[in-house]
Amino acid sequence: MPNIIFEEVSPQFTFADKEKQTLEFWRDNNIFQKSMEVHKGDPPFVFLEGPPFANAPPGVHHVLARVMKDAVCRYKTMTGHYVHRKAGWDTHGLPVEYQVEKQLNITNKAELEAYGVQNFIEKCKENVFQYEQEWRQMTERIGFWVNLDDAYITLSNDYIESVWWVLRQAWDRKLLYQGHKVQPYCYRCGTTLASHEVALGYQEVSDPSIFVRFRVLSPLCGADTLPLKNRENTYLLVWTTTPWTLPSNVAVAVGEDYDYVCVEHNGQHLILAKECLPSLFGDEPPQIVASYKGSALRDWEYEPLFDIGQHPERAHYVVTGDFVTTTEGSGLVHIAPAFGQDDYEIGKKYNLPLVQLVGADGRLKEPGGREKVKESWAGEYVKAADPKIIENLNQRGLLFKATEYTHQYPFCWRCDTPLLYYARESWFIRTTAIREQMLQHNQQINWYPAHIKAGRFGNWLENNVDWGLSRERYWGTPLPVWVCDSCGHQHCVGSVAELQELGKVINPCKAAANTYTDVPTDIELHRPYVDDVVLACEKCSGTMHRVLDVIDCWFDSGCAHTAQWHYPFENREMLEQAYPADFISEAIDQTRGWFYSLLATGTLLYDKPAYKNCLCLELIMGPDGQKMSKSRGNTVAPSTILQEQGADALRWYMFTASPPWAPRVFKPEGIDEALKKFMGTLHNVYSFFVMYANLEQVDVLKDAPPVAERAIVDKWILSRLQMLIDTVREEMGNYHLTNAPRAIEAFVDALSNWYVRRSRDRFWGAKAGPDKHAAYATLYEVLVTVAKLAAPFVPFLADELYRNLVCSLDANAPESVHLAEYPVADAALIDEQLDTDMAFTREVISMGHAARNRSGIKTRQPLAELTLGGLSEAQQATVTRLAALVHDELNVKTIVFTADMNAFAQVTLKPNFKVLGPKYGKGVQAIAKALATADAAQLKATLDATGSLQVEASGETYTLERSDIDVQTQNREGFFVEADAHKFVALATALTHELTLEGLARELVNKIQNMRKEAGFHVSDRIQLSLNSPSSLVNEAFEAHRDYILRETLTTVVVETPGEDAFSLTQNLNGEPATLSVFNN
RNA sequence: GGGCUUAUAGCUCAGACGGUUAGAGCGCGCGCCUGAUAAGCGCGAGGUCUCUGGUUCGAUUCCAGAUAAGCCCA
Repeated sequence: MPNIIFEEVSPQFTFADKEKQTLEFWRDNNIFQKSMEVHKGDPPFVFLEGPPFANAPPGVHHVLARVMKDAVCRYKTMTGHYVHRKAGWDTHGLPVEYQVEKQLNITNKAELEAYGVQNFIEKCKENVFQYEQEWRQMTERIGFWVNLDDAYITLSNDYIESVWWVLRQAWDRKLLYQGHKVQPYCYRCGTTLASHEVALGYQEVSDPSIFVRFRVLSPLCGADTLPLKNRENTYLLVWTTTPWTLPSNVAVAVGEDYDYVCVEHNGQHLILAKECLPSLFGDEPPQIVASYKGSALRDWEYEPLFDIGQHPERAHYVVTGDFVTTTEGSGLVHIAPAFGQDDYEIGKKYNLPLVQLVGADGRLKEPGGREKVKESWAGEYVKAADPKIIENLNQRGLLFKATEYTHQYPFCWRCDTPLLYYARESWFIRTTAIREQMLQHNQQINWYPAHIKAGRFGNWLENNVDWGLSRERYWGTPLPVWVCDSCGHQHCVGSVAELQELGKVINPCKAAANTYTDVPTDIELHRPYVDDVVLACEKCSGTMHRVLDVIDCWFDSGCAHTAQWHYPFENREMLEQAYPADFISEAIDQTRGWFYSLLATGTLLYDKPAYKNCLCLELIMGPDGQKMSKSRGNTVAPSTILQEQGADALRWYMFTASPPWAPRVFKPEGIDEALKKFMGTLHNVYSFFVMYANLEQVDVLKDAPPVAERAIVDKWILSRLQMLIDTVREEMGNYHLTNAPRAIEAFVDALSNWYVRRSRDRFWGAKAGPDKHAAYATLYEVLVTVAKLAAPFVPFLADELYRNLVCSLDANAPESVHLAEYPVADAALIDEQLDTDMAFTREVISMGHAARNRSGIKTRQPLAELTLGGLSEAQQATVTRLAALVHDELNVKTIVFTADMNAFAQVTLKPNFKVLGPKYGKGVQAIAKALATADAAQLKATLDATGSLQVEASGETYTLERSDIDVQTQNREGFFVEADAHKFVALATALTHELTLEGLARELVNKIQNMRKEAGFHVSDRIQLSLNSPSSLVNEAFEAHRDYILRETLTTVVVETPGEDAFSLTQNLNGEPATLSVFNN
């Protein structure tokens, strides 16, 4: 028995099983940790993990993000960087609260408070990690190397403390302030809703749609634009669908560039947008008495509809806003800043008073607390007030028209109450103050794909508004602002130490009210614990209580660059090294989420971009092309795939199917394809190598001849390998994680289907010698290099190859491919001419296959001659140089070149448009016509003879050179010919007696080989053979090619009569009968 | 309503500084090759390169508009 050089590769395996063994190997030998340690002194590459939520099971889109991150980190590691990989968990926020509420059957804040905030918070903590195990398993199983045991967790005290510190920086720079924000609000639940909740509750409803007359007081415009005779009788015609906001009206908005008209109607002058005339007056438009641009109406004052109380700001005049439309209503929009985002913005812009005559309970209030004008709707819920307000307007003659309006309106998804867009007191970060810096920093970020920079993200930054930070909720980082009960003084606490220094804890026991204890060092910074801390006011003798809000959880994760290190309380040096991050990658929806929050906090703190490279991933659609969702039932569970096809196949599919920034349809069949096409092929080449290397006992390290002395196919594949290395490095440098593995896949295909296929007999059966050694050395080098190249993408398979191929021979080699160095191309081995030549020759061979196929003569049958036409001299030289490949592959004895195109193919002449276009412009089309109608064969003869052509076209004579003409060929029927645009191959199909015999010999070999296989012989088993045929041809062929047949089939003895245990079959050999028997020696 | 992106074969995707025969894989049909293959090769069927206009000798490619889809925002 020969020594086993490499571990035998069993043909019975599944990739998924092998991966589990590799996982064990990694775990047992701490390969992940080592992959960081070996690069400890190398330049760092900073990866920042976007923290996922572990309160839902991971889906395929999470796998996508994780494998992308992993490939980049592995690549950077192998190219000599220290890549620290800290995991993270996002834990705060409304999604958690809602899950817990659902679980506890809590439907509003009052019930929650009754249940107890403390109990509730404890439930939230449990909820957050309910799927952590699944996440951990998925993460490990897909081979995402990230340190889960040292993860940053946004709910930890350390993390919160860092976030507090960040907020304090904003506070000190006066960037944290209190204002109003219009939010969807449920007055029954007493809470605002997040946008995704709002999206849950849209219903189609019918609301009042009313047009109200606002009496114009004193137009402030010049006399020349004023054909109005009777101003007292002039009204703005204003539209609204929320009558209950009319008591809070403070302005009317028009579109600056719209055309407005004043019409006479029933003795009154009404001002409205010209475009709205038809919808309001139908076929009988009233007479137009004046026209204005919207801008001309600005500042016109009108009589308030209702008393709004005392406000210092100017109110009740016309403003302009770009949100006004004329597709509905009148082109004049009622403005109540407390009840709409547009209204609020315009209120700020024009410094309008914030009149909010609706309470947080959803009931209408009297203005200014004055009781003297008791309106009929006071105390009514908003919708109930509508008819009363309409009736009031009607009685006062101010109602122009009242109809119904059907539209989508959001309702509370929990209690079905219509939501109000309602201005609530809220805390903000003044991001508008750092907008310019953020825009500048964005310029420094490399976005993949690039259009995000100026597109989605840039636009978002351009339109930046202050960050609404506070949430009137429970489960989140508490806003660390304390306010004095008596003087209103505010203070922002920036650390636990400061809290201890300034604060005291109220004794929770009622009996001991007004007694205090010190703030403990380990105080839990969540609500309600932190709510019990009070501070002594430094301005007066009052007591300061914390504002009860928590903050937007996006701010939490947005501080990850800093808070993951518990900076500045610890790890000061880490931050210096790790900011900005080199690389982040998340889904595109994070443009407004994490991508933004990181940039905003990073700009605020350090005035530097928070990350240098950002890979934006797109959504994954279900197999039906629809967005994956549980309700549609088109989700795909990663665990099943990992179980069956394995992680590498899933990863490869993720990388190669389409660029990750294009939305993709997830097709499980695609994973099978990755498995078969790439992994299967690579694995087969690998097992082929191992099998014969063990059989033939070649020492690939010692016996390797220099490349210059190796066969041409060796040089070719090694040249391609170097080009592949360059390509992969370049693509990876550009974060193109699709093109890099696609290039590897193309290479492996060429390796298997050309290099190995054409070299097979060099590996097996050939005599030991330089050529055989060259073949083994070449394939070995290629396989090891490919394993390294592919390691970031298919870390399991790559490691298996590497460990068996490299570690079996070299005890000093790194123990895993992931500890090895990424290949560097050897430019000296690149031979571009050879590459082009090989490509051309393969093209010729491919056409030869087509011609053979057309002839119906099987490839095993040798043919005498292959004729090639249309080749340039250089191309002929190429084919001659690589003729051995053509002979072997097409099984032909000789190759001839012919200049006579006509005999085999149909020739047409076309202008070379690319050359002639710029020369003759319009004339090109005429030349084309002339060439098409002329006798192509004759023209070509002239061209060949004289080197040029005269063509008459539309009255002009054009002289065309050889290079101006494109000679094209087409198949001519009736020959065994294959033609493409410029060349053809033709087969001579006549068989001589010798060829027939040789064909039979090869047929015999083929049949015997198949029988060996069927009989279950090992590849290296020697056999005895018997042949029994009545055909003299078969017998003659056997005798003529006896050596060849015996050698190919490892036959040592030919016997007359087979033994009893022989495996016998009667075969048809090209129509000749023969009985073959094979049996053991 | 706004912004961004996309539109190429039945499906998944390439591609072309603008050049007259637009490719691959999968799937389908037929054939071939094979003692490495969970393979491979060849042939065939399958395309108004979403539509309309513009620029141009020439547009699937560039420009404008439209339509559809996706995401984000309102």
